[in-house]
Amino acid sequence: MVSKSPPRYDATAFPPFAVTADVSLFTIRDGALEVLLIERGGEPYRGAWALPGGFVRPNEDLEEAAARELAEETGLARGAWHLEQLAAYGAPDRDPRMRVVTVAFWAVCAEVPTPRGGGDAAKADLVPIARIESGAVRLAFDHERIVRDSVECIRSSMEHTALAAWFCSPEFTIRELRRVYEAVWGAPLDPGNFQRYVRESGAFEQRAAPPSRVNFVGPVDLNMRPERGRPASLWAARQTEDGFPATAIRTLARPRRSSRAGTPTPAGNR
Amino acid sequence: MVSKSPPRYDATAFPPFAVTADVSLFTIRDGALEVLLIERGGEPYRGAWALPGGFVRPNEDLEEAAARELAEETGLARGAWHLEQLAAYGAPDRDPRMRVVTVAFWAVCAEVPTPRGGGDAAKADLVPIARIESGAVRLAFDHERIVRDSVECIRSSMEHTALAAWFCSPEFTIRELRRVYEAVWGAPLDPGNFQRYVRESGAFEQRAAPPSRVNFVGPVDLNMRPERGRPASLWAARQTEDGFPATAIRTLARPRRSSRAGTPTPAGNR
DNA sequence: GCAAAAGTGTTGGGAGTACACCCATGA
DNA sequence: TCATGGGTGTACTCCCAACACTTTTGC
Repeated sequence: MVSKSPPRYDATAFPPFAVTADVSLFTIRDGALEVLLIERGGEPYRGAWALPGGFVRPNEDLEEAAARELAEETGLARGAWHLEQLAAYGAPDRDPRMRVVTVAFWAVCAEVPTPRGGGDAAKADLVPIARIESGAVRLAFDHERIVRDSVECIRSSMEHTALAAWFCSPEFTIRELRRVYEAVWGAPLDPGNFQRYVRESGAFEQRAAPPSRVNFVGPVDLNMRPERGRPASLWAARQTEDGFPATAIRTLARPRRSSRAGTPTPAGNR
Repeated sequence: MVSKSPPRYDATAFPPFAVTADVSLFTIRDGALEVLLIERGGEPYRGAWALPGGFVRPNEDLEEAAARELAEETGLARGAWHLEQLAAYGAPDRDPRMRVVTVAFWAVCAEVPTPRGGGDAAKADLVPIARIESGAVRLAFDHERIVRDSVECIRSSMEHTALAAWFCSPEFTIRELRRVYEAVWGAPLDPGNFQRYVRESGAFEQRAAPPSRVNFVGPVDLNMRPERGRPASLWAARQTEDGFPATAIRTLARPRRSSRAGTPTPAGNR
């Protein structure tokens, strides 16, 4: 259709922007939802916590840039996480140095290596969401807004997809999966009903039947073995054509206030 | 905390990007969901259809830029539409001229003036979504992808919010509102049940009771008056602190295949 | 009266919730 | 045998799809 090489923009005809890709990487430790943050070494906001991220390179797609930053910061291999775009943030004054448009991503990972002091001398750490939401930890730029938006996006996604499986090892018990929902939603779920949800949703498949001890040989599996009580069977997210998680056939509604052990439902029975 | 003026980036230290804000503006005409497109006058993709949009200005927020482009293109006043960000698109080769990151927005408007040949000689038109989804109309760049993503986002949003009201005049009949859902979801809804949904959802409020003919005096109201049959009462989206639409108290589930007049539900009763 | 659209009543089934109960295991 | 967690059964409630039916208008 076009026979000649396309015309190029006059570089003076448009205002140049810096574009960065920043990532909120979430994981669960000790039943709490945590996000990976970096302590800033330079101005502005020196000493404050910020999201990992950096400039998008000239020949890099946005998601590639986010994945690269994630790999650099955590040392994890590509594919160890689930990464999705959240939104673009581009208020004119959000970075006092210059005009920066940040494309924000959120990611979920089962196990993040304890952040090291690191090559670039920047301190990194996993920070519980509760400490950010309570205001105990202040973030640089508009990163608090970005983290809040990311958390809300994850909470919502877990209602419709099997995203929760990305917080777990490739194989997990139903108990583990339930702990993920409870940590992210901040509300306890009924173990019996949750059992049925996993079995009937169609988004997960059983890997090993209950009375098999052969699965518990690796060091990784120790935490999914209960100290006491009946051993659980192992499950995995059902594969789709492009990898898991699959969309849940049946969705799990987020409890409005607290579904159990607290106040009963307004129109409770019995 | 910071006493001195912040350091500035060395302009050679980051790759400069062009950032644009493009908008998919949707409306409903003759029961069909349509999107506003511009015919490109220059290379590349000369003569192809593209989304309205343009460069973000140095002191402009992303959403401001999108609103400005929308106002310039349609001639409508700010506030005549509902505008939300969709996502950022930034594949390295999406524009052959240079590296462009596009922040895509979608907008919904009750009535778009018939696009004129226009000041910049660019032809604009409202194109039915069906003609894009069927491949009858080809779009420039990755704009087909953007439009598809926007449509899916709108379909989904209408399940949880009162967004549908933005497709209607400030006051509308329940029939009108139902036509919106039917057009966007492509499936008929039961009029009786939909009636209840609007009345009980809490997202809408009644403005005029049924047997009042005084409301039908303006020329605008002719289309909400049925030619035959009992006249309907007028409704409006309930105001929130920052304007409507409010989040629907009760959500309206999107029909899986077709809820009525076609195949009955697999587990249908009676 | 008749057709058409607004609006209400009714009903059966499905889904979710609360909770009782049985099963399997380690100490 | 006891405590603990895995997993199943069950009853009750609420929501909703389907559709019958009444009301109000124009012709």
